[in-house]
Amino acid sequence: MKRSVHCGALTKADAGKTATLNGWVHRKRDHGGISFVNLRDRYGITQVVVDSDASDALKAIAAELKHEFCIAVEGTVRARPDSMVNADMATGAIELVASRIEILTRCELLPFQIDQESDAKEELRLKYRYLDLRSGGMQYRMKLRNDVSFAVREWMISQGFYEIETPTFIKSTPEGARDYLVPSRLYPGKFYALPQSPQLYKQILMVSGFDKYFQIARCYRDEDARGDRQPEFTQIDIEMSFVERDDVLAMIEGLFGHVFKKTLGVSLPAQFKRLSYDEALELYGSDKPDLRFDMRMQDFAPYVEQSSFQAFKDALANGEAERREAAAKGVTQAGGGVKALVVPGKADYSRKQIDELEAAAKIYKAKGMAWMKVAADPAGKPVLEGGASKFFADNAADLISGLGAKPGDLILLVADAKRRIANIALGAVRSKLGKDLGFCDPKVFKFAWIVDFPMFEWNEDENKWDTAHHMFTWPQEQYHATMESDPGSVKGDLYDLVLNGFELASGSIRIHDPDLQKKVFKIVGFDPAEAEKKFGFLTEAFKYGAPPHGGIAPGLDRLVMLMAGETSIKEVIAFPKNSFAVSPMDECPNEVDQKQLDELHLSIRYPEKP
RNA sequence: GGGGGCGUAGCGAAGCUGGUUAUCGCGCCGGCCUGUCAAGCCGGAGAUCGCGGGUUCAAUCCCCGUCGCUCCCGCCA
Repeated sequence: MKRSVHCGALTKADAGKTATLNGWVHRKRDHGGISFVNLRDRYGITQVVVDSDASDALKAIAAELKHEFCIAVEGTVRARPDSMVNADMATGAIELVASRIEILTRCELLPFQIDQESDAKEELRLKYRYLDLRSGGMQYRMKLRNDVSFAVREWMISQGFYEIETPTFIKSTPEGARDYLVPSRLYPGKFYALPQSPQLYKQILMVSGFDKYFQIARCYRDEDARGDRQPEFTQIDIEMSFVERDDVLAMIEGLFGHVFKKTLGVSLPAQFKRLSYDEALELYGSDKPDLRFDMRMQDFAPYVEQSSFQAFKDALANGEAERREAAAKGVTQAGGGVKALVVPGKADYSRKQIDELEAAAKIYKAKGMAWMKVAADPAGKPVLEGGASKFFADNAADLISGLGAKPGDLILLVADAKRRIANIALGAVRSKLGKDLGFCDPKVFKFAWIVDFPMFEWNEDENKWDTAHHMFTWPQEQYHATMESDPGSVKGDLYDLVLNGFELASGSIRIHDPDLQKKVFKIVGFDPAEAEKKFGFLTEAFKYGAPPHGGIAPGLDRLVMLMAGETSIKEVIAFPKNSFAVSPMDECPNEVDQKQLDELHLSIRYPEKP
């Protein structure tokens, strides 16, 4: 009994017609004389009725049905009387009166119930992923992901981009994340690497004249997983020639505008807010701030001098020493910092709640978090009380007005000899407050560009400069002359796209000048011979008329995750790995036969047990 | 490498300061029921309290170890 229609198709207009449905028993309600089966497939759910006047044979089959049996039903479409219409169901105006039911396959007792949102533990959901994927939630998210991918291709191709595939067996290149390696059978001791991204290939495609390239590309990084990170993930990889930064940003704004409109019906602003990296860190304490709420951090240093708070004074004084030391290395963005966050109307926070906020700061290396409450004296004048207020008695009025605080507000303070730590730690507090206070509506989408990232970062462990992004990033023009003498001050032509506190895309304008590339290699201590060996093909390609170019790579998993209102990309990946990079369903990774190892010229050295 | 949390029936949870028969909801099995749509009502089965050891008259509960999962820090150009 092959289906004539799917389970979401029938409407009142079909009343009187015969139809055959195939699907799974979603629910069953047996009333003795009459019974109902909700039959489900990918398209919807249709109510099947076995009427009281049905044959005994039909009733006997209906009685056998259990959850998730795969069945075929033939019957007549009947319009439901008004009182029996189910307005919550897409097909709620009709039902199929069964004349024949065939059990295609039976289903054993389920390990968990298949509902809209399964409440089973993730471990179990992943082990029985084929069942979990039947749930309404997973079905919706897989559809959304499909729709997003389609909308991406639709837009990119309409804008003149070519989708070009690049290899997944590539040469291992230095820096960045650990590579997943594939041993070579034909060349003992040699390996392919799986790409961390198609970076080098897309740049070479620019040299080849494909001036608008994109690819929905699988990427692999052998690093520990997180809610928003999997060992394998998907990027919308994009590269363009003869463009400047703003061309890339505008192109992405167009793409996302189309994707959100087409798939969610959500209109995005034509242009996204822009923040410099320094602003993002100073105002929001993060390079991926959640802008669904404002609550900016403020500089508290001006109020420290007149106060009697020695801990804060020390932080700034030690920070001064830190700054001088950093300046000797060329780093200008160093020194101590004291940052304040005014939380409107939260002077009623309990000690416990404040302690929890402090704990959030401490995760990011803050030594502690001070706090004060703003109250009003009998004359109605704002005053400070509680916590660290006694240290600021002398300049309380000044401080309150300077911070723009009002009676009833809570003031949170973090100080550190490293300004970056003060910023990031208080930023974590801001972020926690946003969640606690219900400012993080998953249906609100606040995009922002973070631009002007530092080009180089000082590597404390190896006592050398590293590139903050990657070695092919174009240093902004105005720094080219001073780049070698003062790497710390150089800004790269780098940009991140941030959405609701997640880094959604990262990109840059690339170096197309071999001489400039050599200078960057030199600054990060990348030996020319080594560079030649690892990237020779790229530098060689660039000798043949490389165009100026740049690109970006939005993460598809994170995008769909945020669009679906989820907080883990596992929810939008059909078969994800768990947090230990294992697939519980098929038990991958697994051991292989000795024969396979022999063919690959491999022997295993197991770690010694402690 | 480090930190927080979790592990009790098929699933999700409760179990106070250690005390006799380990509780609840869903699911499952049986029965009743002619309009439900998370159907309802009655009855029933189902637990090595992750595993190992210790303390104790007595351990799901306390201690040590171990395994698994989860979130986070580090890491992720």
